[in-house]
Amino acid sequence: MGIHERKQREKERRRDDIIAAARKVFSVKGFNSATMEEIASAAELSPGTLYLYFKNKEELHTSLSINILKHLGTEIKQVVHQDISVEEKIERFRDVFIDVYDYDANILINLFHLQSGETLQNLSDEVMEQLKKYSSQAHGAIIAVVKEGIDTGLFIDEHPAAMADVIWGSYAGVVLWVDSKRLLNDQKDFVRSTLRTAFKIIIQGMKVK
Amino acid sequence: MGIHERKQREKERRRDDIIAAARKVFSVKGFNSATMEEIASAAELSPGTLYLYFKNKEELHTSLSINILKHLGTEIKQVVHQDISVEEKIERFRDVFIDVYDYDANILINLFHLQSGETLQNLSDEVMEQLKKYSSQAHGAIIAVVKEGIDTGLFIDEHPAAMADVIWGSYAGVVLWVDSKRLLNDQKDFVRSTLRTAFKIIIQGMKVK
Amino acid sequence: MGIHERKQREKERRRDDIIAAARKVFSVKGFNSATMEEIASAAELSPGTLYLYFKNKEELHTSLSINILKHLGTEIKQVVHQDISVEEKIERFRDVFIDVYDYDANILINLFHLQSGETLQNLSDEVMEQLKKYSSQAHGAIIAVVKEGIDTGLFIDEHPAAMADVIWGSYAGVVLWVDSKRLLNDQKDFVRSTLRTAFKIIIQGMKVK
Amino acid sequence: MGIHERKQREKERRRDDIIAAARKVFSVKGFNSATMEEIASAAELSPGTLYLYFKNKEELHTSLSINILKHLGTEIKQVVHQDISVEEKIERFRDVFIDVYDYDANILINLFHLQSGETLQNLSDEVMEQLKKYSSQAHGAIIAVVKEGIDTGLFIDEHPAAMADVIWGSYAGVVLWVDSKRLLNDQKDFVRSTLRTAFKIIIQGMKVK
DNA sequence: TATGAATGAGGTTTCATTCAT
DNA sequence: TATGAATGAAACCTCATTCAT
Repeated sequence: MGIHERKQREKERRRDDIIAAARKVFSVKGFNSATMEEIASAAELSPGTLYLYFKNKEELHTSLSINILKHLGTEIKQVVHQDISVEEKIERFRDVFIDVYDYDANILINLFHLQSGETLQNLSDEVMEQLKKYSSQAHGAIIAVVKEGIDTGLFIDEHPAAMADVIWGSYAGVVLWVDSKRLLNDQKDFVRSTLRTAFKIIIQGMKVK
Repeated sequence: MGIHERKQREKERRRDDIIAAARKVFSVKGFNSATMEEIASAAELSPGTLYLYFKNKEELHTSLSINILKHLGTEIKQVVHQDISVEEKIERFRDVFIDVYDYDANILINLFHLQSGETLQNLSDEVMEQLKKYSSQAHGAIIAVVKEGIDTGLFIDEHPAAMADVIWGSYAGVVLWVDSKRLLNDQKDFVRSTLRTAFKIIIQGMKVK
Repeated sequence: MGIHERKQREKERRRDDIIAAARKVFSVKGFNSATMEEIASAAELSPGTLYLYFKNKEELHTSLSINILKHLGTEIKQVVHQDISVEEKIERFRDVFIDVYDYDANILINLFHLQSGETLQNLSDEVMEQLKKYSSQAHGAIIAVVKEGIDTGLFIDEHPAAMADVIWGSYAGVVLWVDSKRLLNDQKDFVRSTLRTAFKIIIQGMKVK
Repeated sequence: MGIHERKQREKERRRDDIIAAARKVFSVKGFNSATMEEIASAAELSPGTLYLYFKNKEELHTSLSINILKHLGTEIKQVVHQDISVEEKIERFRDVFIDVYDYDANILINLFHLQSGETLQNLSDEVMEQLKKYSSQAHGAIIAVVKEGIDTGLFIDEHPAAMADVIWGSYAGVVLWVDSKRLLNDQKDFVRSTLRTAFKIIIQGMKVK
């Protein structure tokens, strides 16, 4: 490993440290209430240093989502070629969403929030590209599994992309909805069981009778 | 109509004007980027006047969501006792979500965003109560229809509240997910058709085979 | 009494009501934290009405001080021609200060505060004149008694105005100082006894040995 | 001197610069009319910088008073153990008040104003503690001298704390009173001579005949 | 590369005052 | 004379970002 490469590694590691610190702070405070100083402090760095790794607060925040999206994509893609039934694959998708939710309960809302109005037009093209790339990778993997289901005669012959949207949207929406109710009603731990119910309903609903 | 009553009306109307103006601005800019001055300007009022009707920016913003939630609750409750099949009722729910989406594409994310982390603990108790009230009204109406489905032997015998969560979460999630993709891909108008797919799948999935 | 005169009376009474309400509010909140709306509310009037009786907040506030100063002047002047010893007269002055303090613990600081920097150059000439008039009336009465003391050989032959300043300043200063300590130390009721000590010392100190 | 220490120094110096600038502005405008922007401008800093050194306007203002109180306390304590007569010590106290008055004519009213109603309950505990500490130090020193006078048979056997209050209150009150008249009558420079008269009277009044 | 003090634009909010009724 | 809704100027304060070290 050359010295240049080592430096590159070092830099990536530092970047990840910052992202990890930012995730903690954003999670507790939300995007606007979190300050760069808090994040710097959590990363044991000074505010100025953050700007050596991220163009601005927005891009730091977006990096979180991209990181998660990347992770989500990776996990989802892994499922596609596993030697299990289509039904089980969709069950895995559900578990991936639960894992992500367990990892950070607020990350899904960030994913939605990301490009909705408030969030930026100021994202650099590079970041925007990544966003699209990972997003479509994850989506593509789900579509592939749905197609497999249709091809094997298990699923009804709807537009596969739409069905994938239903899976993704339902999973994410159920997580968010149950989670938001948790905060209102002080109930907990319904997310998992409700997602399981969602899975049952959706898998059943997609099947050819 | 007495003078007092007329003034009361007048005041309510003004409040609604502000809410309407705020909705436009928040929709375009998002909560944090929208300024009270912009909202005042959109309502053709001065900034100070907003504070005669709303305690602060936060409460103005929350009022939007409550308004929608109230509307959503009203529409959803109306469905319950209509003389149509359970299946059609759930179809109506889907349409209500589409209507809300058409009315304001960003409002659903506000509903989620509302009590998630960043959004406030500073909401006055009164506002908080309203939030809970309308939220549980809407949810309750969906549960009632699900129960009807179970009782008539149409639906599988799962926990009705969980099934209602799946409906609400899926509908909202699909809307948000497809909408967020719309912004990324500049595609449009898939929301409706995807929601229809979602309906088919979910209604089918809930049915006893 | 003519109708004009009656109206005049009525107006004065209303003015006094406002002053009374203002005194309560200013006392608790201080000049800047007190709002015209609070004062109006305390006077069971609307904000706009206050401006029919007072040019602005400043002048309303100043009117309080003038009222007190007028009262103080009246009380002090009454002492001058009473058929009691000089010593007793100065004792009466002390009691007048205590009465004023009992009536409103914050009024003395207002009297000092009145024309010090922050308080206005915007006072109307009329108000300014009154201020001077009542102030010098009160001061003049004290001077007269001091002079009487000097003339009768009781007091040392210092500049009478200076001695009167010492009396006034000491009385007021002791009240303020002890009162401000009361707030820091949560002690109470030392004002009276300390003022008595002050009296003893001052009267003794002014006497010819 | 290490680099850390140098930075510490630098920081203190900056703080003092701000306090000095604030004193000028507060002196002319009073607490409420003075704006943070003016103060920043006077200190040749930007508004935001002030908040790096002081939590808010209130605490900046209080720091002035504490600074003076500290100075007052130091000066007064120095007097206690000097090898001069009790009478001269009390004369020194008078001079200290005159010095403070010369340094900033408005500072004494701030000292009174400080904890009276309007001024804050929002002071941080630390600041509050300092206030109490320096205040009681100064007061304690005066008490010590009064006790010395009583013990040596020079002064009458009154409660020493009360006599100290009379000294402090009278000195401060005379300064304030004469100063406030100065503004009304455009006379000047009577403060000193009147305080001298006050001293004569008080010292004479405290003496055993 | 890292720092962190300083910046300063800009936002929310308050409130004395006005004026149409 | 009385009202009170509306005004809008102005203040405090925050915090993303910069830049000299």
